[in-house]
Amino acid sequence: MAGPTLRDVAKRANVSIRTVSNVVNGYAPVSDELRARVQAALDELDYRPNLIARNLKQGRSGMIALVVPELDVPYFAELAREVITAARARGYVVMVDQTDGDGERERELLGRDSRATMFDGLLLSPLSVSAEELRARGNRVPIVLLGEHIFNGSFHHVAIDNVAAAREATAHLLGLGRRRVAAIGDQPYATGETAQLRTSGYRQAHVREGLEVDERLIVPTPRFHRRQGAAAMEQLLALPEPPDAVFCYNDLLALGAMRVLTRAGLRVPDDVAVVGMDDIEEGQYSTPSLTTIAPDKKEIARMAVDVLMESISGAARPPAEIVVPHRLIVRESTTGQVPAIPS
Amino acid sequence: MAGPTLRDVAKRANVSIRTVSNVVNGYAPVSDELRARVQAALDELDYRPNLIARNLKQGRSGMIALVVPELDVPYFAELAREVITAARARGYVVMVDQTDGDGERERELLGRDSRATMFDGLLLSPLSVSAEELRARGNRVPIVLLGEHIFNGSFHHVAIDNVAAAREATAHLLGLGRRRVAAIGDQPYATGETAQLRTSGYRQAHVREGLEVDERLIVPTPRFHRRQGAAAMEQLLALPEPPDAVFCYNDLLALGAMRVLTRAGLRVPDDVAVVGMDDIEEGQYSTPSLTTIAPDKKEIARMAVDVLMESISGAARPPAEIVVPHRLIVRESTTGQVPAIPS
DNA sequence: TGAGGGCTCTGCAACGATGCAGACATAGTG
DNA sequence: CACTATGTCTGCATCGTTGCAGAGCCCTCA
Repeated sequence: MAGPTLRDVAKRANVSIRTVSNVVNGYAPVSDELRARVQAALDELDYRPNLIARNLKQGRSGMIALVVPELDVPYFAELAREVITAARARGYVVMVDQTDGDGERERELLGRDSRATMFDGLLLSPLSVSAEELRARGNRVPIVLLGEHIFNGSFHHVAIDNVAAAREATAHLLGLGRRRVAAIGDQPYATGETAQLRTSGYRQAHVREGLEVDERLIVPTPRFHRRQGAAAMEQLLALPEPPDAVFCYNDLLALGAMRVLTRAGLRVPDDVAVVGMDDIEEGQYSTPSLTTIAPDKKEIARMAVDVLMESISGAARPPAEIVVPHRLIVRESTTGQVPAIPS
Repeated sequence: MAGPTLRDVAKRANVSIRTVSNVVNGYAPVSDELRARVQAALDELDYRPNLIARNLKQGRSGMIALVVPELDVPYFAELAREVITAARARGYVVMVDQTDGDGERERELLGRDSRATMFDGLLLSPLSVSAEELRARGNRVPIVLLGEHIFNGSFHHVAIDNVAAAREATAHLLGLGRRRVAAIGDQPYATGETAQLRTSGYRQAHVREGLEVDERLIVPTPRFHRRQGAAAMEQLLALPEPPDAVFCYNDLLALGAMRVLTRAGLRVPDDVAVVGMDDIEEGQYSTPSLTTIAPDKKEIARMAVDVLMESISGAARPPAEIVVPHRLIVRESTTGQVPAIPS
């Protein structure tokens, strides 16, 4: 079962363990003849270094962990992809874990027996763990937070400007002349910080146009899946005065909402215009294609990994609030314009 | 930087290292008084066990690796989710890596310096590495293959019956009276084994109905993304006699194809019926919703993890070819019937 | 010829944890 | 009271690797 160790190779080649190690790592000078002999032994035994031992000795594992609520939510899958790519470019591999948005699961990570110590750093996209909790557990592993807005600056944090993004999305709808613009996805409670920022942007857009917000048009949802978007849209359609546009706090909500609209025989965008957030690939191919706010995911991943690497190598710079660019991508669901099919 | 070790705690509590270890692990009997003293020291220093050291000593890491082509392909994301869940139930965490379908990247995994040795086992969904190559590298880490059909039985392998699945999908279309059923996704070359199985099922369905296959209706695609589905559909529409139905080798191809159909002013399913494979969540919410072959992903993940665990614990049973159930889920894209929106 | 300097190569200790065997003290037994 | 059984606790060795210091050896040059 267990493979050959440096000791086995050393014995076979009749050299010291240390020399084998040197050959494997290309370290100190080794004569050509000896190198060849050792190499032969390595090949014959098909030696593979035991990385766990190496890690122990070196005090690092070359692994970081990425913790997201749900991996099968496209936004997180796409983000995970970018994180894995960015980490690989820096010689790291990524352990991916999901919490199912379960606070307990998130807290486990911080507990005494968590596997967190196996990793050199943590990228965390928390749903219900608060910054205070995170800080309370004096964690030894460097952490960078993703997405969730954290008010006290205890940790590095990478995200887009949620308020501005939501404002722009809403302004886009108002700019098209829509006057009953709904919002799907508010979360008016402690762990809904991101959602609240978006609601705040939604309100700002109205204020800037001198318009009142009809509170009935703001529909909270406990989660951000298609299902909740569909349910919220049904609720909105049941209003005496239904909306003529909807700003959804992510693309999945928007897709669920569009499904209900289409099913109800309403036309998008003619009867109701729809905007989402995240720019998941699905939105490019939906019918109609989805107008959305596109965060720069590559950049989020790159920055997060960079900052984490810095923390890992001991740079003690103060926690940074890193804002990554975003942009509005206009597609059929608001203007009906047909973009070229990517090919 | 480095946290306190057992030694530090031992010194503080004035006991042996071994005793601290016993307390941490709840091992051998320790008197209440001493336990309390050690516990106090543990708490004061906020001790966290060094899992890398523990792993080295115990010869296992408690980690398995899942290697997929692309994590942002919904099928793989959903599969990854199930694998992570199944592994967690058995006390394992999962390192996720993606190869981008790049053969080199896949082969790296098997090379001398790969990090594979850090894991107790490997779940591999190979695109271009062949079974022979895999076997050639005498790998020391247990491997279970996912999805890709491997002809020689050198490894455990978990998948659905691709031929039967494709046959059923095609038969469904033929059963609706369609007579020009196209197939999108063939890969008539060495690494396209799975695709070829599906093509084979597609042909079988025709043979059983005593129908000829029009070879022009079989459109190969290098990959299985929306983009290729769209391109293939455009090609099919340009035929003198376009198809009245399409069987796509996965849901993404189908969604890309539907997008083109809708854009061309054709109605799905009235003018062209569409079937996919994988049952990704997106297909439930697309317009129209997508008829598809649903593999039992939970079961795939569960079986794969189970078999891997067995191999890890040393059971030397011969490589198994494990077939997981699938079923046809009929939605709007073939019959126009409107299923209830899940709510 | 002998000191000094490179070049190779080696052995020991250590990373932080656990397995094992045994030390010591106390309790139980005839 | 001697002897064994039991219950606690400890120290040493070890997992497989790498850092460090130094041992030989050969060559060069004064």
